[in-house]
Amino acid sequence: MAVTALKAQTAERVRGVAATLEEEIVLGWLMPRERLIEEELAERLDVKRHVVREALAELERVGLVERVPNRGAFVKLLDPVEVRQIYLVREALETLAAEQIPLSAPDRLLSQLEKIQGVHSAAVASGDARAAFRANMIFHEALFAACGNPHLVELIQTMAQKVHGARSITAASAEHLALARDEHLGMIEAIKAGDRVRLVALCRKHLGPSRDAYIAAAEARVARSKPVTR
Amino acid sequence: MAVTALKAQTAERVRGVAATLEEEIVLGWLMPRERLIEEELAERLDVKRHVVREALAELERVGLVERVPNRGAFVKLLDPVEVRQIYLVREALETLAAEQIPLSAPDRLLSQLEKIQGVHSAAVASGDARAAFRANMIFHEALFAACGNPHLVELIQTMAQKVHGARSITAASAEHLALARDEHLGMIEAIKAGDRVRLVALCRKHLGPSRDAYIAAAEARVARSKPVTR
DNA sequence: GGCAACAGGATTGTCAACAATTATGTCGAG
DNA sequence: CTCGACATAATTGTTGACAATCCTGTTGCC
Repeated sequence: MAVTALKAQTAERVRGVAATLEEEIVLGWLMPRERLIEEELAERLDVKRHVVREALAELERVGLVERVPNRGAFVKLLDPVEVRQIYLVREALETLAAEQIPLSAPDRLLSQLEKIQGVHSAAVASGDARAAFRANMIFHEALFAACGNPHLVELIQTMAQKVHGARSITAASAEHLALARDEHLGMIEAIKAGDRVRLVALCRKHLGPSRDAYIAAAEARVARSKPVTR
Repeated sequence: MAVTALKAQTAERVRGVAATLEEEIVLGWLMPRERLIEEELAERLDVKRHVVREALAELERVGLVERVPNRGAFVKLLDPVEVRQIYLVREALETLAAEQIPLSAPDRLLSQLEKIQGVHSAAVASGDARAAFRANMIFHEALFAACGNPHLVELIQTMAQKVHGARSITAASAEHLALARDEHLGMIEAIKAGDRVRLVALCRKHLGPSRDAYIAAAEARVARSKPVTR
């Protein structure tokens, strides 16, 4: 994913690397507990080790990777309790935002959302999980940005990132992707209709599947292997 | 846990520097728009430049400083609109947390809060703004941590940090400190009495003064510098 | 007098070598 | 055969030097 500019300063490259790693985690290409070696990533992503280092620090702050001093970084394995807590907060935040999106929304917002959703639907149709993931993120950002409070949007994104590690199940499932697509379309309809109650309800409902799928999978995993890996 | 060890790894030292800078901003020792020079800070805080660099990056992420590539870092000047938005989110988050604090609270929590508040009250009495600030932060962390959702607590702290730059007015005012102290005591009482409504109301009210003081000051400043927009 | 080009200094950004730490493999003693 | 000490390799952490960039004051030209 070559970046556009010939000269990008470190900060931007760090974000790029972090975003790439994030994607690879969401798509299940990097698995939980997998070790992330700085030099290896530096070579693979064609970037200096220092940049990878900072990117890993950022992902640690977000909660996608774990880092222990002198030992390195790993993809974090989320436990169900944590996931539940995070989704609880997400629900509160997204509800708050959805309640502040101005209905009778500007046409600009609607056409923007429809355009983004077009990309998303196409990705879902062609089974391109990566493209679907990207379009999905853009859709939600655009949707919540309409609430007019950038700090709230930032928080929503932060919390969404936190559970990206728990999404490899749904992010690659055609079934789940199709459901997400339909719900997006429903949100657009709700905005069009000026139906706030329905919009908020949809946002809430939208969070459910990926949370439940992960929790179910995690609990099944725990049941399967008795001893706590340490 | 070793005492402030002779060997602390960079990550911890970064946090330390960031915390120090944060304090100096809150206390008004570093003023908005003031330039923060890496080498200078490195020498003053007895730390390598690289550490200062990372600390500044962290404070930028939080929103306390602004950084432009190749030009350096400045203490960010918050505009009133932003401050209002942030406080709106803070109110929502802290309300959510306060609603989840278990009433009939464990004695452990109460005695902990009372102990912390003892330190805070003492600091207020002796006019030690720095100590008061520290105790204040600890008080709120302990209070909200009781909600049982660490991710929510993290968000609350993040949002609190964002407006630290807007708090130099109240952080050094005896009047405001005394008010904060009384409100803290009120919260403890409310928990003791199992009065959730009162607790939530107090948390809400507690946010008001520093927000209003800053907005008033900022708007006065704007009015002064921009003659007559009638 | 004003303005543009230009040096000089100050500050930030990049890098690669070096040091410190931890994991891994080997060997000998019991 | 198992255990533990030791040597070795792999990886992360730290540092200082160097390069790139930007601000400032100055000079020379119109």
